[in-house]
Amino acid sequence: MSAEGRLSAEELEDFASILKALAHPVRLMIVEELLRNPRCVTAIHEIIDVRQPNISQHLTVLKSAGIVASNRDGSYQCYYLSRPDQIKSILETLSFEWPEADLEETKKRFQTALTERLKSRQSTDRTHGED
Amino acid sequence: MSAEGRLSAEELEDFASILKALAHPVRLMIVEELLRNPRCVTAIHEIIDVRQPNISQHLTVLKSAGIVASNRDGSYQCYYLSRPDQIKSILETLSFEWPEADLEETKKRFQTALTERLKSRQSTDRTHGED
DNA sequence: ATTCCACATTCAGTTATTCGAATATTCTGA
DNA sequence: TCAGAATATTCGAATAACTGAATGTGGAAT
Repeated sequence: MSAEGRLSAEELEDFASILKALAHPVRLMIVEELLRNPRCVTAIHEIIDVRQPNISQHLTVLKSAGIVASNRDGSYQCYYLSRPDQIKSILETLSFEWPEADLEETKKRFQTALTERLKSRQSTDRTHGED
Repeated sequence: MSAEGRLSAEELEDFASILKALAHPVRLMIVEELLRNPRCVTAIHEIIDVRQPNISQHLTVLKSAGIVASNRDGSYQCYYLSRPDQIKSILETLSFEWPEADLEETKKRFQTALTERLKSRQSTDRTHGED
């Protein structure tokens, strides 16, 4: 849970499909909106300025990745996030820095670490060869 | 930073491209590996069992999304995560549940919330109309 | 210089995404 | 039952992503 053992093939596929479903500006907008409130398609449509069938298509993508779910509410189809906390966490994480900030520092830190490892245990735990 | 104002168009594009870059099983494996240690291409290649040019291609994708960076170390090209903490956080978040667990509960919770909102302020903050 | 090793790039074929347009489907209220 | 609103589906064209094969580049060591 912090040491992180290798992910299984299934997990990799799973994670990838979740990430892929999120990886679209319009779908991110939808998700962001659903984070505030469950919404029906028309409401989303009005907020987002993309044609309704397209919204539906994006919702389908999100739904089959398990990111959203929906239930009928009268003649409306109400969409909501299946796991709002996780989505929120991902968006918050993304919101941090990213833009080439102190990349230089990170670089130096790794460079140093690498050099030291190479010096101390040349062929034991090479960053280069097989482990 | 917790209330989350609307994301700008740029942010949406940015986030989407980061997510898209992560959204591939092989790239996730690479990232997972880099989370442990900086690695050169050959080392990754040996761990991951995908042809070397393909590894390079995936690394290029990750690099242009700003997820990894690299620096030369002798004749090796050493790759490392630009923002390991963020990547780690995303992977950990994904590791939680996802599999159709208590989706029913979430559904009911939202259903209730929705119904109440509809009852109390019919056209003020409709889930359906424009806000 | 030449050779070897690490890595990157290019090309081409295949498959997947994306989106508009048109068309269905489903529910509601008269 | 019919009209109309809400939502979904299907189709086709454009674009993008993915991968293997072949090849290119550049540093290191002899």
